[in-house]
Amino acid sequence: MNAAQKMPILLRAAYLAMHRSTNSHLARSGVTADQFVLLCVLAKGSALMQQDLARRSSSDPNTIRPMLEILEGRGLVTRQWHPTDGRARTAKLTTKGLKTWKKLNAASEPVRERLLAAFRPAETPTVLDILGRIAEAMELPISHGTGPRRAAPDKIKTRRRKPARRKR
Amino acid sequence: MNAAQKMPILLRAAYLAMHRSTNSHLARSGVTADQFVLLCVLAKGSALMQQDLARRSSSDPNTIRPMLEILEGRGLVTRQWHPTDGRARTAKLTTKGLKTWKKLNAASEPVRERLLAAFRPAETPTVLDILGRIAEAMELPISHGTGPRRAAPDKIKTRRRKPARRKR
DNA sequence: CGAATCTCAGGCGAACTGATATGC
DNA sequence: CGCATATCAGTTGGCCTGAGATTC
Repeated sequence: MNAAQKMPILLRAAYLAMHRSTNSHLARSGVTADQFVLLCVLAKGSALMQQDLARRSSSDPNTIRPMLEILEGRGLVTRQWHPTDGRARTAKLTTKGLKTWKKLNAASEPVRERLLAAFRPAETPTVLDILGRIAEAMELPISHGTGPRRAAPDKIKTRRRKPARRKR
Repeated sequence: MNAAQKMPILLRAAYLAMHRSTNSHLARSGVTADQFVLLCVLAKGSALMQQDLARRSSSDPNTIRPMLEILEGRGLVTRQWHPTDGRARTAKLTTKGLKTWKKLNAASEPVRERLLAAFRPAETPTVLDILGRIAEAMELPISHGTGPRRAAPDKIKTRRRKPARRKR
C-alpha cells in the first residue's frame, strides 16, 4: 500500500482516537469533545462572531448555533449583538464558563500529555507544521469539474470590514 | 498558545477538512466518505469479520453493521458466516462492489493528490510515521472509569427479544 | 442591487449505551 | 463457567441542505 492510501487512513485513525479519548475523559462533566472545542476557542477571551467560531472550530454556523444554545442554557456562554454589525451576534464565555473550561481542560490534560509524549520535544514543531499543512491543503477543494451539487462556498480570506457606526 | 493546545486543534482541522473534501467528491455517487473507508478496507481482497472491519476502519461493530447492510442492499458487499466460527460473519466485496470502489477511488483521487502535494516526496515517510504515532498514542490505553456520555437512564427494561434465527 | 450573517425546519449518517442471543 | 461476536432497540449530537429575514 502506498503513502497516498495510508495517509488518509492514518489521519482518520489519529483523529478519531483522539476524539474518543477526549469524549471519555469529559464524559463525567456532560460536555462533549466538540462542545469543548468551542469552549477552547472562546477561552482565548475575545467575543467572537459565530462565523469566526465556526471557522476556528472547523465547523459551520448551522452546527454552531444549537451548540451555543446548549452552552448558553447552562450558563457557560453569553451571546450579544455585534456592536457595529446588526447581522452578527457574538459569543463569549461567562465567568462560570471560564471556570468550567478550566475544569474540562484539566480533565482532558491526559489526552494532550499522551499526544505530546509520542514525540521528542524537538519534533513537535515538525508535527505542528505537518498537521497545519494538511489542514491547509485540504481546505475547500476548489470545485472540481464535476460540480458537486452545491457550489463551493469559497471561504478563503475575506478578513475585512470594520464597518461604520450603526446601532442595531 | 503552546504545542499541546495547538496539536489537537490542527489534527481536528486536518481530518475534518479531508473528510468534507472526500464527501464532496463522492457526493454524486451517493456513497459517504465513511462508507468509502469501509469499501477501501474490503478492497484489499480478503473476507473480514466485522470485528476486524471495525478495527481497521477506526469504527465499532454497532456502527459497522448498518453500514454493511446499506452496502449489501446496493449489491456492493456480501456477508457470509465464518467457516469455522459460528459467531462471526465475514464481509467481502462483490464484483460490482469492486467496480464501484474503483470508480470511487478515481473520484477521490484529487483528495489524495492534494494531500501528497503538501509534502516533498522525502517527507512522506515522516508524515506517515507521525500520524501513526499519534494514532497509536491515542488508542484507548486506559479505561478511565468508563465514559458514558449520558446519565444512566433508569434501568426499567425487562423485555425479552424474540430469538434471532441464526441458521446456517 | 448583491453579498453576508444569522435563524429556523427538517433529515440523516454515524456514534454510542445497553441488552440479548449464540458460539467459542 | 467466562469471554467473544454479532444483533436488536433506542437515543443523541453533529452535520448538512434549503429557505427566510435582516443588515451591510
